[in-house]
Amino acid sequence: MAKAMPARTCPVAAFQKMISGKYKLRIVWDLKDGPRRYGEIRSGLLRGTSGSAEITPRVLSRELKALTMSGLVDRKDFGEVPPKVEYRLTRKGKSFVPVVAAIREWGEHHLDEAAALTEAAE
Amino acid sequence: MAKAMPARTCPVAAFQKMISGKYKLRIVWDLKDGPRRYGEIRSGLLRGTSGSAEITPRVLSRELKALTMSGLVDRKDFGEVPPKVEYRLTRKGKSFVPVVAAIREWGEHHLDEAAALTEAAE
DNA sequence: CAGCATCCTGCGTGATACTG
DNA sequence: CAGTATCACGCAGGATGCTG
Repeated sequence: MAKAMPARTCPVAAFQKMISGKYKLRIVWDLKDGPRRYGEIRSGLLRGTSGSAEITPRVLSRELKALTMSGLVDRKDFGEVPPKVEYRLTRKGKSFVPVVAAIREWGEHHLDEAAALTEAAE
Repeated sequence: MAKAMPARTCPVAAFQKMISGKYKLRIVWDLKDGPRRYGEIRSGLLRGTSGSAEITPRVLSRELKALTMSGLVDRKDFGEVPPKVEYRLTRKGKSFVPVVAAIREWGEHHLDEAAALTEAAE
């Protein structure tokens, strides 16, 4: 029996915390197709961006670590030199993919920034 | 110059931008049940929080304004004194509710204890 | 009641340089 | 290749006080 109401942190807040960061969602999305190496993730992220900002290793590293600690992705370090590290979605991470898919789908339909404003006049 | 827009900011990025802020998602969620007044939203938000932090009007006001500009909510100002303002979801906002629902559902299944871990991992 | 104006702070994020 | 270390900055967001 729960305490009437788990007023702690609504799932939404927890979700926001978990995906806080500019790249986390996109990393998860990239990883849905299979394991990827550090550099591949980085390149993939760059491709999607408006071309301006380079993703600094510090940031990417951080996001990856956070995702790992959240239990969404798993880090697999292949022994030694030259360094090779793969990141892949855990079960939890995979279960999260549909949610991201929903977000993406909604975004593609209602969220074109410019087109969005048009419909905003509703 | 039409650049073919290769990736017009991934929907995910746009989504993140749109719901950036601690309360936006929860506001949308609250509003799903119908129009609400400023104070009601505020109270509702307080109930869900860990009890400590009061939501400052500055912040709430800002989130509301942002949501309005995003076209998710509509602001209805009833004439004069005493001030009465209602916020309600637009069509776009309503179409967004299922996404939030998906987030919540996923969160309730995979994220409740994870939230604790996130805190603990600190 | 529903805000706005001002000040202040922590943190997320970018830039740059270095290492195993 | 896959990171870590250091510096710096903008901005979300809390505290307080005031207004129409």
